[in-house]
Amino acid sequence: MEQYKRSATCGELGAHDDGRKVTLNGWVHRTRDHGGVHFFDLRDRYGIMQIVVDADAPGGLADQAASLKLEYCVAVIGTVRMRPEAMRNREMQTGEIELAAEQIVLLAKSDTLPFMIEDRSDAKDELRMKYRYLDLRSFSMQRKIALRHETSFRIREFLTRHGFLEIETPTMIRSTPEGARDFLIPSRLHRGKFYAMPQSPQLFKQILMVGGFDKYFQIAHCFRDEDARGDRQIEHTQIDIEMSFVSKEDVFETVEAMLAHVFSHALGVHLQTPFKRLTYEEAMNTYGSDKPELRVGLEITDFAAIARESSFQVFRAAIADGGAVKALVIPGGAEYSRKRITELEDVAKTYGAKGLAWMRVAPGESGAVLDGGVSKFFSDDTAAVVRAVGATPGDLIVMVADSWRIACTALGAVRLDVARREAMIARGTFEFAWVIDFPLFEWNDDEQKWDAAHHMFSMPQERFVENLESDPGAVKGDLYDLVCNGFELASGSIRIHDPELQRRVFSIIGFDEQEAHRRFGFLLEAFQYGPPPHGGIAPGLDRLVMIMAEETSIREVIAFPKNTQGVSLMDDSPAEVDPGQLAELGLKIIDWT
RNA sequence: GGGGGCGUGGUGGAGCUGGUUACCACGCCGGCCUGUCAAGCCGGAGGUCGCGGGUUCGAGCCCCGUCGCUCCCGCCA
Repeated sequence: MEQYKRSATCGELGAHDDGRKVTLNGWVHRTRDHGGVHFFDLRDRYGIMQIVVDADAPGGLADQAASLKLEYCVAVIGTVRMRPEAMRNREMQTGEIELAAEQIVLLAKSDTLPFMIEDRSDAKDELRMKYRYLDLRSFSMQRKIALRHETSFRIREFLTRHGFLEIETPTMIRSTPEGARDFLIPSRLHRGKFYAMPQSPQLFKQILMVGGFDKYFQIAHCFRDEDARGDRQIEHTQIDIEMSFVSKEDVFETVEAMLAHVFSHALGVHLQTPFKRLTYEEAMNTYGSDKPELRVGLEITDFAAIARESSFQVFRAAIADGGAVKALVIPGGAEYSRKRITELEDVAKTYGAKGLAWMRVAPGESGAVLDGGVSKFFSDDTAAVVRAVGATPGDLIVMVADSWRIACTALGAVRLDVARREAMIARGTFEFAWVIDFPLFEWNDDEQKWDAAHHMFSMPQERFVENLESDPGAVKGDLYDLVCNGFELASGSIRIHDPELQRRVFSIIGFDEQEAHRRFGFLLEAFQYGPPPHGGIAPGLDRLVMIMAEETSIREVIAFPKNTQGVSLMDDSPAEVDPGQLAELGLKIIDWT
């Protein structure tokens, strides 16, 4: 290899290199054989260079060029020269020049490809995953993986400059009761005992605060044994951050400045800070989601006042049951077919809505008139209805009457479906917002008890502390999410550092002290030794890069992702192991079917 | 756990109301070609239509089951 080592890359040469003798290394990207003269494009990470083998090239070079096939790995030695004036390619970075080959060295052959690299039609994901190394050769993947690197580099740069220390925490820990199912690792030396993979470095970063590292971060792998989605893998990467002696404002400022730094350097995009803030209630009421897509202007409105006075029993009953009636105006929706409305109703139903009431707003002699659907129940109050929801003639009003949560989320889903179908979502923009004031507890109907809505170490807001036990459902926590373009990008909280308060929270969620000490006594014990007030946050790196790359699946920004079944198609994991390995661990596979 | 979509030569797609030899593009193989750059032209190979049943004179198409991928609900603090 020594004598064929590259002296330049395929993307860097230009007119100023005219006459320069260079060696290039790369892959045969495309070939164009004209019988006499022969062209091929050589590709590496940095670009594409046209190689030309002239008809009068010496010693079998033409034959050699003709034998090159796609994705052969080669070294080419030759002289850079200007292309004839009319033959320059303006679309191409290196389109003014070409390399006149003098020697071609075959470094490695390639089998016929299972799919074309850089084809107009993409191969199916399944195939791309199986041959990930080929998929990764595409400029599109190279760009995204490079963007991911740039992002984590700028994060490290920013946090380091601001006094944060990157500290690693173990990836084999004890199983602790967090939200998700743990991945377990059997211990050979301690048969019958297990390590767990961390769902996040949560407990360790809090202990680092007790350890006096007041500004910590880590780009950490997290593992959760739950069903995957496009924006969710069983294994993902978090930008884990924790700080001592701070309020949530300090966390917000840090993350805003960090993201502004990242976007500026990685994308050349200026982010407007501070980010917008929404309470959880506002987000749900207005957008029907706790991770609102703010690039869409449509807003949900409250229809309770009108529903209560109407003659429509379905609405009156929902209100009487303590539920809600919400409405969404779809501009121009009066033209929707019944089929389309049924589709929207199906969307609402997936979120538990029993139906989707609708009526059209049509132009009338004296202002708007209501038409179709449930309009007959509201025809006396047309003006009030139209004013309440802000509709104009040509619009469609859709409504859901149900529990507050279902009414909001069902219409939130309809809102997104309409926005996507009508192409109302602007590309290339990033709408960030903090969602704050989440409830600390959530009623678990199955078990008839209170659960921690976020996690059990999150601080209740001070004004609720006094009445924590008497009305848990009303307690708001010092919890916050960062959302962007409809994705939850980060989640965090100010933590409880007062053992007494922690005991009260445990008791509300029915976690007795003995159990608490058994599961994570080490944290509670640490809190006996002067724990600093602290809080933090954990942006998801995969989702961040996905949003930056304008992708909709994090698989696109992970070099070696798993599919929705948690299978890595390239190395075919998970896989069976040797009986000997099982025996050493004292494990036996039983028939569980 | 539940629901929707998809599965057709190596790849991406088409295939009408069930009808005779399953179509197109790219790739692959052979030939021609001295300026292309998604090169072009001529020729060729390549398919148990995911799998298993069923309905039918006849199934890529309809029905049932099953497997895989994917999107969504649940789940994921």
